[in-house]
Amino acid sequence: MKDVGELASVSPYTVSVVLNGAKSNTRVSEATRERIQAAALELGYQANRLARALGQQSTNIIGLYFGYGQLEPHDPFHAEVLTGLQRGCQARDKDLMIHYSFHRFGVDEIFAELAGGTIDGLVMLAAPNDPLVAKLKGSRLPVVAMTDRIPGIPSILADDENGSRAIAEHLHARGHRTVLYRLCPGPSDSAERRHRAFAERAQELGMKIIEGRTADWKGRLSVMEEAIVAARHENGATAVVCWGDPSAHSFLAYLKSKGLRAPRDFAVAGFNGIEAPVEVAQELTTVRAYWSKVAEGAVHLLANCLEGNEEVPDLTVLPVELSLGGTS
Amino acid sequence: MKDVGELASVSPYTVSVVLNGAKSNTRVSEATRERIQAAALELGYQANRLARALGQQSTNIIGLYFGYGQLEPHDPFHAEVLTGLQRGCQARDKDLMIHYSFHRFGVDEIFAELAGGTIDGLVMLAAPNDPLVAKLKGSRLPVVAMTDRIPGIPSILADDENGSRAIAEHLHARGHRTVLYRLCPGPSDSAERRHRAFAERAQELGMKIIEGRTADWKGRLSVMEEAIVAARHENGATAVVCWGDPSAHSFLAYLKSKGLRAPRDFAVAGFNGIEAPVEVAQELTTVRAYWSKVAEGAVHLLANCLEGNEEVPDLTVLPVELSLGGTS
DNA sequence: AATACTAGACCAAACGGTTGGTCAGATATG
DNA sequence: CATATCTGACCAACCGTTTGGTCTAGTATT
Repeated sequence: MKDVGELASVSPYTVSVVLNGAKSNTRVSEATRERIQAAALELGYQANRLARALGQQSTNIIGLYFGYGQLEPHDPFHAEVLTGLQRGCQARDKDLMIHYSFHRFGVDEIFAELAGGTIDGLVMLAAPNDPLVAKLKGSRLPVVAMTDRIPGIPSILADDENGSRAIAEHLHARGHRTVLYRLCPGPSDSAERRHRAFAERAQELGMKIIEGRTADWKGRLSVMEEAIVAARHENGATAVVCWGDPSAHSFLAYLKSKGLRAPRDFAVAGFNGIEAPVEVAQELTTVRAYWSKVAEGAVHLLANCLEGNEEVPDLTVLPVELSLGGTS
Repeated sequence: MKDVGELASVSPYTVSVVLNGAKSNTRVSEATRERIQAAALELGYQANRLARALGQQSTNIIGLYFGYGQLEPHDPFHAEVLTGLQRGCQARDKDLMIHYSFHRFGVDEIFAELAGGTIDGLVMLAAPNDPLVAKLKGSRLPVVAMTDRIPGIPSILADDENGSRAIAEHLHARGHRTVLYRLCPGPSDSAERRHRAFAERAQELGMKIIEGRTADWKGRLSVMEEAIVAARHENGATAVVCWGDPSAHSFLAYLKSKGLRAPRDFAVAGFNGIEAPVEVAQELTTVRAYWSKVAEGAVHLLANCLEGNEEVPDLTVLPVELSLGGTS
């Protein structure tokens, strides 16, 4: 920058003004401006983002913390979230940074990364009891949560409750009276809300629920679940509700392997509305939660926090939609 | 940091030495060290990574440029690459940064981001004619390429040629003499190498090739391809080779929709070895290219560049493996 | 006792920009 | 003509670290 200034015979300050651009309270003549731009071009000058960020105490970058250890990068949910974040960042003229250093570190190190000034704010996908939550609350870093509600942090969610109720009502209307509900294997605020709402509504409708828990996050069947399926003529289960689409797909695969079919032997419903891969034979009955919209909303929420000129609601809930596939 | 120094009554320099750690040529007494650490803890001090990076002219972060516009985040290839990069970074104690700002920008802006000092080096997935390549060559930023070979930049690839030859030989051994080769819709060094090697080997074996081009990057059938399939009894095609697994999966789906089956009506082969989703009915005959290994290798290559103590080969080729599924 | 080392700590100059306050000269106003 | 305003550019301080060179006092060597 100094060099550019010399070549154009102006001070580095003027260069800064020209190449930064937007400052309204400062003026530079057209001639000088052009001279500087020419010089910058000639020298192949590239502003140093680190220095700039240090100077203005802001990087214009939003970070993403992905606390769901069970989710791998090729999980479709992950991908939908990314897509939404991208759209949001584009709309608010922010950069998005995903810092895959986390695997190397413990909580303290992760926190150090996040609070180290590299990002202006954080979008958080994590369980409310994630150890990082407490540390972040004590810091000055603006944070918003999505998917799982985190008390004390502005959160944006899909309407899990309504989705679950819709499934319950749909199955009831189709005549199902006994349902296997497949719980997820670990803590998840979102999955719990789905479960609670389903159980409540199903009970109101006079349905009976048998609870099972999947063997893993991919939704494979546990021994207990296999037993329930095998004993379906005794226990009367005719429908299966899964905490998420992946587990529903796993269930469909299991049915197939046993020579069973949906909906003939079991009605199957999932939850997520993740776009299915093109090869999937059967379209799933599920609740579309539009995660990309949620993610996009999260960015807007965070941007509002950063600009500070708008009141940020503590809780935002986005609508979902029951989507009937061929499995129920 | 100044505050910490004051609280522990030492100079900021000493604080830096203590909290940075590794410097061997400097000594600090145990007592002082403890005093400083206590002070840092009390004040909840977090080092500013920006300032640190500015000071040591290195961020220890590796960037990823994903130039294949057609690939969405939930493409399994994308995911495999990420996994490999993570492993590599872990091994070399680097941080990985994926900067999703690119969509907002033109080439110049992307370049500014990359050359702006935020990253120490770049792993590049892009076609050789990507406009960014030229700019990066002119800069001081160390770059390695993967998947596609880029002249003038150290590249690490899967052995596309050998994979294609293996497919040709396999189909020939199974008695196929006329093959539909499905080309990808846009420029790709890797896909071209596959095609060239296949055509060469198939010709040597006396096979006939009919070429088609998929309608899009998801591998859907173009009108021309549909015509070829419809006329299979006239043109004699009994096997289909696809430039990648996604297109092969699409082809399988198309067959199914027409009431046809692999391998009864067509033998089908793909290329990639991307782990198939659990719901996929049929296991594909394909070439496993172990992209995560390639990505991991790319990081090692780049790290060697950065450390500068090792000669970095211009071209590295990793082995692939023919994997026979039920489709051929 | 004089000299040479060493451990422990420090100073000040980078690193590459941003920014509020300042200032000289030109133009407009009274 | 004196004064107020504006324009274009600049200076110097600052952002929060790192780092090479320096300095002091204590210890070891001769």
